[in-house]
This record gives sequence, structure tokens and C-alpha cells, in this order.
Amino acid sequence: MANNKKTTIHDIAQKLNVTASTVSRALNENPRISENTRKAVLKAAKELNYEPNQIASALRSGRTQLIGMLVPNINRAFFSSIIRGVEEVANSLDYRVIVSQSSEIFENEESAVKAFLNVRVDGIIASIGKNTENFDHYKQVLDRGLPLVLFDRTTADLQTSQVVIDDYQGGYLATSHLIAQGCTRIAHFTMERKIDIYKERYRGYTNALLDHNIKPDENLLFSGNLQLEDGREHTLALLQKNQEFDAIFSASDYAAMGAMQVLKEKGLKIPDDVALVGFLNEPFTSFTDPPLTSVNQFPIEMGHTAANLFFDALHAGKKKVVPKKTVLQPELIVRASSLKEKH
Amino acid sequence: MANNKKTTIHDIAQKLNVTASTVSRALNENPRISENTRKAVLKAAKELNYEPNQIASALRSGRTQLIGMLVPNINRAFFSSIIRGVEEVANSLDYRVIVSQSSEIFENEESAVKAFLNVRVDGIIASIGKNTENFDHYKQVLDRGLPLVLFDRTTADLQTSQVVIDDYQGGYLATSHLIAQGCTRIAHFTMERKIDIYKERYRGYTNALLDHNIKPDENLLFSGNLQLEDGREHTLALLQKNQEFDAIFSASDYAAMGAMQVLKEKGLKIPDDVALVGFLNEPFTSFTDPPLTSVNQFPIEMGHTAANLFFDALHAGKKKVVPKKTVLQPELIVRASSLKEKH
DNA sequence: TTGTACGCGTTATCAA
DNA sequence: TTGATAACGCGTACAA
Repeated sequence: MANNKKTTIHDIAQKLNVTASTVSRALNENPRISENTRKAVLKAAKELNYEPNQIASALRSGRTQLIGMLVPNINRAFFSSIIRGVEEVANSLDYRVIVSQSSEIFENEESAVKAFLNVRVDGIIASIGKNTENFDHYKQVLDRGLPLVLFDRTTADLQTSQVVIDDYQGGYLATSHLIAQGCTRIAHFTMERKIDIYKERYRGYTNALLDHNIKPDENLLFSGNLQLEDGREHTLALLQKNQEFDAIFSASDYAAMGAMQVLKEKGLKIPDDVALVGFLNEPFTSFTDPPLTSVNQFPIEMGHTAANLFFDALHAGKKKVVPKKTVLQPELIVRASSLKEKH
Repeated sequence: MANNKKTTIHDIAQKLNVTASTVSRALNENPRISENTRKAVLKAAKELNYEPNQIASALRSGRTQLIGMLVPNINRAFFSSIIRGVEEVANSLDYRVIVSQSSEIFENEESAVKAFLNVRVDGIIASIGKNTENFDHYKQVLDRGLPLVLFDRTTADLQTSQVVIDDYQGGYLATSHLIAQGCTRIAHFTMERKIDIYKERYRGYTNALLDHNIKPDENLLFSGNLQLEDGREHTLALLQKNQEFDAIFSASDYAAMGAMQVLKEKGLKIPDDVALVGFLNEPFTSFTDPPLTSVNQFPIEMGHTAANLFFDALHAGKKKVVPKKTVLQPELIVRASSLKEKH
């Protein structure tokens, strides 16, 4: 069946007694072509089962229709959903997405960007690694005039478009909700990093307290890696220090999960004794017992936005547009872990 | 800083007063070159900040170092872990992975494969969509002599390498474990599809019963889409029909989760009244209450294996090797949902 | 061991 | 509107 030799525009040209350039024009919606030859070319192309060679096209035109996408971890629901969002937009415009993951390792991040540049991607969409403090590899991308869009984990050191969610608002929403449920002694689990997102969530938490005339208490603040184990430790510490508390707002669902485990082990009722709110809206949050209230970051929409910003920059081309920063509003998904009976 | 013009092998050649072909050979570990010039070229390349243009190389050599990877859903833990596994191997060999998702829609699957061929990937690693019954697009890949590796969702209609887990063994392990816990009335949730995997799990279930002299009972068998809602319905049906049962083996964690919810709502104790085993080992299984026993499919290892099979086929080149089928052994992860007190 | 010459398939720039 | 020609950057027979 399948021809061993792939047909090229020359084959089509030969068949129609025209030149390859005419065929190329016909295939690329070039206006400098008559409607008749255009139709003839399209017909012949179909007959000969022509498939364009994008590599040759890329070499000549300098455009590969490839987007390099860099994420810390592909098998985290948040990131894979963002990839999905980017893909949806990209594929609809006939672009392909190349994915690499840094695994939060700086060297991987550097080499992935370099690899992207070597395959001559048309641009890069990336989320910065936790421990990255040097951005030269990203600057190289910008120096080459390629679009670079950052999402979620961004930095002010790079003058480029970015999309984040309003982490402050997320922290504020979560905390206000707990206060509305009657909680006044609200602990917070956070992480100390250069990354802004945790600071913002913490700021939202603090301001929500202040706005409701509750004085933030340092004894209720815990910093760690926000993994399940950290949540367990923080909660045990809370209990051991005999701190009075009636709620926990964790900047990550995993640490919230650790808290839930410990609270249940100690016989405390959720949410009546301690109300619980996480952050990320990981898939598992609806499967815990009780289901965990959390902050949804709309990852698919974030992917859509990142892709749109990318194509904006791409189409702007040389004439450097002002980088745009899009801030998405998060949503508090209220579940049983924080919803007290009407009081 | 960054040169606007990217340096090519010609620039290096000029600087060293040699020809581009010499530079090319030096850069490609071609043996037909003296050690001296090789070193000189490498030095000059570094000085001029040379980065190879993989597009030009691909056009000339016919190899893009790109692997097209097709999955039903990128944001399912099982699949994103497999992607991760493939990436690890591929990147270490300087290959990049292009990911597309079919979303279980046949047309997407077709167009993704076509897009892969257009960018001239060196081969494809894919998992077949649920509803796919026509494999012509995959046959085209094979006709072109490109490596094609199928994972998890495979078909006997295609003569190509594949990697699956031993679903039969998974079903057998799960069921035997429940029997060892003293269960004799074990319900099974399955799905009716052309895909083999569910049939195999069911076969494992049946044979485990028979091997322990338990007669399979059709009244304990439920077929659906294996989503949470299906699990709920099946369990309610079990209870309403007043069927005697002391365990449920669900071919999916989601349906098992639905069962867990209903059982708890009805005041039944897990595992004492009803023991519960799922399949997939989704991340959430360790966060449920009680944690859910499940069958681990080692997705990352599956990705490694798929990549290795891919490179086997790639290196075999034209001399069509016999397609290999690798069967990975699953592992039962025993958690509290099925672990009864010693009896 | 190195150079010469050409081609991979397409697109861009002329000129007609 | 179409054709002729060159070029994108690299790899590889073949010759030297």
C-alpha cells in the first residue's frame, strides 16, 4: 500500500507541469496564485497522498511549530492539567508541545531549555524550579527573540509574560471562610522559599485575620516542605504545645492530609473540633473522609491562558510587546472538612 | 551578549581553515578524523558558542531524535507516570518526547499520529483509545518502517512490540488475598469492552475462586464504566438485592472508592463486614479512610520498558526484528481496606 | 585524514 | 500569476 518514497512538492509539480514553488504557494494559502491551479494542486496532493515535511519547512522558514514546555513534575495533577490546557490550544493551531520535567533540579532545567533551543522550538512555556535562583538560561531564550511564558512559579527577574493565580486571594478566601465558620484560632502551614506563592498565601491568611480583628499568633505558624509528613509533624507539635486552635489552613493539600490523619488518630472531630482547609484541590481531596475543602487553581484554564499569551507574543514577533501578567482568580471549593453545622 | 547570528559549522570551519565536513565529522565522533583537529574543532565550537541545529541535521539524516507519545489522558496519574518513565530514558539518550492525548476520541488519535508523522518523529509510543477499533493509522507507522511500541492498551491486530502488565495475575493476586483474609463471597466490578485488560482481571478473579473451591456467582458480578458513580450503584444494588457478600474486588480504584462511600454510609465496617480491593494504585488510595488495598502497575517502570523496547526496535532498523511483548508483574499493595485482624 | 560536491524538501527572492 | 534559482545547515559518498 503505502509508497515507500514519500511524495514531495516536486512530485506534485511534475504531475501538473508546474514548478515546486507554485505548488508550495498553493499549499500555503499564498495569495499570489490563481484559484484554478490552487485547486489542481490540492487535488493532486490528495491523490498522491502528499504529507508535508515539516522538518524541511522548519529549516527553511525558521519556524518549527513546536512549543517547549517545562514543568517541575509531569505526574502532579496540577501540572499535567496545565499541560493539557496548553496542548488543547496549541494543537488547535497546529502546534505540537514538547514536554520536559526538571524534577526541581536546576541542572535539568538548564539542559532542558538548551535542548529546546537545539530543536529550535518556536518558544517556551515554563514553570520555574523550586531551587532555581539563576535565570540565565531563560534570558538566552529572550535574547534570541523567542516567546517565553512563565506560569505559576514565576520571577520578577525576567521581563516576560506570565500567568499566575491570585495566591493572596486564595489565602484570604480560605481564611475568611474558616472565620465565617466561627473559627478564631487558625493555624497556618507554609513553606519558606524564594518563591512568591507561599508568601502570598500567608499574606492573604494574615490580612483575613486582621480584617476580622483577629490577631495573628506566631505560635500557630508552621513552616516546612508542605508534604504529608510535614503536616503530621506540625499538627503533633500543635497538640503537644497544647496550643489552643480550632482550624488549620494549609498551603498544600498534602500537609492538610497529614493534619487530617493525626487529628483523627487523636480522636478529634473534623470540622467540629478542628476545621481544615488545603490548597491545590488535588484529585484526592474529594476522596478523603471527610472530603477536604481546598482552593482550586483552575489548572486547565491556566494552561489555556499560558498558551494564549504565548501566541500573543509569537504573533507580535520582533516588535517587543509589553509583557503581560495575567492573574487568575482562585475558587474555594468548600467540602465537609470545614463546613460546620449551622450555628 | 548573545550573538544575533547563530554560529554554524561553517563559522567554525572558517576560523580553523578547514571545511565544514571536517567540522561535522569532528562533532559527530566520526573516526575518520585526527585527534588534533577534533580537539581544535571542539575548542572553537565552545569559543564560538556553537549549538547544533537539529532541524538541519534531521532534514539531512532523516532522524529527528523525537518520539511521539500518545496517551488517552495526560492528567491521569497512571499515564503521566508512564510519560515520566519514557522521558527519563529518552532524555538520557538525547531524545525528546512529544506528547499528545486522544481523550479517548478516535479522530484525535488519528490526527495526532498524522501530526507525529508530519514532524517526522523517529517513532511512536502509544496506548490505544478505549473506542478505537480501526488501526490503519498505526499500520501506516509500521509501513514507513518506524518503531511503534504499544503500552497497556494494546491489540493483537498490530504486529509490534508492546508492554502490558499481567492483568490476569493482578486479578488473581487481589482475589487470592481476599480469600486468604477469610472472604468467600467476593463481588467483582468490571467493564465490558473490547480491551483485554478487564477480561484478564476478571479471568484472574474467576480462576482464583475456582482454585480455592469457591464457585463464581453471577449475582456478584457487575459491569459498568468503573467510575465512582458506577461503584456506588453496584454496591447499592448488592445491598438491595440482599446478596450475601463479604468482599468487593473492583477492577478500578474509582469504582472501589464509590463502594467505600456507600458501605460507610450504610454503617458497614471495612474490612470486617466487607473487605475492599481496587486496581490501579491511584495516588488517592493511600489517603482514603481506610486506605485502599490496590494493584500497583509500576507505571514508571512500564515507561522505562516501553522506551527500551522503542530503542531496541529503532536500533534494529530495517532488519525487522520479531516484535517483543513484555509482561510486567503487578504487585498487590495491601492496605487497611482488606487487612482483617488476625483470625 | 581531509576536501569536494551534492542533496535532504521546503520557502523566499528575484525576474519574467 | 508563475518560473528559475538559491538558500536554510548539515551529513555523506566519493575523490584526493
